[in-house]
Amino acid sequence: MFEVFAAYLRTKGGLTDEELKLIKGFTISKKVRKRHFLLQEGEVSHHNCFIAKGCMRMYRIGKNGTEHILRFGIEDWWMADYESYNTGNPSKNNIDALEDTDLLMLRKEHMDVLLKEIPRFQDFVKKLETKTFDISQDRILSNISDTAEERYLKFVTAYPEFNRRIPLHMIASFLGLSRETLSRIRKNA
Amino acid sequence: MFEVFAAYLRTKGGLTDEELKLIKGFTISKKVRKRHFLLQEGEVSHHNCFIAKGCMRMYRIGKNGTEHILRFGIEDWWMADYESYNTGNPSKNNIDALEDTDLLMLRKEHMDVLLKEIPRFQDFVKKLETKTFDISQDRILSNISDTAEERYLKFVTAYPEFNRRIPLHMIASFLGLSRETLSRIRKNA
DNA sequence: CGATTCTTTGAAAACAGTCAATCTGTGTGG
DNA sequence: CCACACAGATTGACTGTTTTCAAAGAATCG
Repeated sequence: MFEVFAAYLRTKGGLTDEELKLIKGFTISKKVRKRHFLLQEGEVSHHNCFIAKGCMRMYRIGKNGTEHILRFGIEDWWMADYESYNTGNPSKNNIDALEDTDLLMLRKEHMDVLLKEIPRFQDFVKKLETKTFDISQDRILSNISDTAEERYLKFVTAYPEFNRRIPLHMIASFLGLSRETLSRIRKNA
Repeated sequence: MFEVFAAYLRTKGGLTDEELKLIKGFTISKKVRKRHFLLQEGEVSHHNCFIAKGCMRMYRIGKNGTEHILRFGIEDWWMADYESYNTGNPSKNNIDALEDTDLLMLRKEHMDVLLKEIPRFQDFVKKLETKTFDISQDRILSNISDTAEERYLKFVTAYPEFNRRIPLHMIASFLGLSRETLSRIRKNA
């Protein structure tokens, strides 16, 4: 299973075989079956998880019990609760699998070592972080400035794969809409 | 003016006098008067700017000409368009001063040198970045899960100073509401 | 003081949420 | 293989919230 991760790091990050060998030494493989949890509220998010195959979501439970989805992840995406991961605080979120999922995980302590040892890896991760931040800024802008329909259309354009694989009611939750509203938007679009 | 910046870095970042001397060598002072721009759409955000005194906002112009405010900054906050700053792409946003503002700025190239040379500074900045990211995650969650009134109340609780110093119609823009709606929310709260 | 910016108010229209019922497809166990 | 349960999607009627438009009232600044 490591080979999927290696291919990704080679192609997207330009890492060498020596560097990959070093990373491999710390990498943990894990399978999470559909509807099973990778992380539950109250636990600490110790690992940064690369998704080799499958689909996950991170969500928070509101006071009336509603699920609010903060992010999705599919192949080639990373998944963790970065707030908990970086601070060591217990997570307020849950992460579970929407499909049977294969992960390659690195403990934060090991990740930190690798980042220090492999400048190329550090640069690559830094770029990912920057991009993740930009995306969240765009999402905020969309939330405060776009109509529900515009928000949905941007979502479909940016993430056609999510739209295909993820149930409507979860996309609605991600966009901050009721499923009924999203269902009607889809009909008129 | 550097002394305000130095005090901040000493207190919040634990930097030593030698380290401060190094930073001082790269620091540029700048004053931006009320209603004047620090950055305009199309320019590259080359500097990371520490606000020693005053108040600024970053906003984007929508297609119908509406201003959508992405962030505010006051004393002890940093201001830049980090998308442009990190990538070198022209900014899609504007930054202007809501009050006469004193800044201490570091060019990205110099900032990168300082981060490499001063591990304590790097750790400190890393923590700030983590926190900034967490805050934007919270804002997204609030946008997709809270009512307009809850969003406003969280804003007031988290940033009482903003609420005091910033005009209502700009807070409305930040929250994604019309000024009329926010005015009515304030009356009933 | 006059001009500009900011805030409030009312009324109508647009929008999204809720509730309840129904429909669809999928998969499981008898 | 069928019956049934279950997760997901849709629809209609109704309610509530937010926007829009228009006007006017404060506050601030030169």
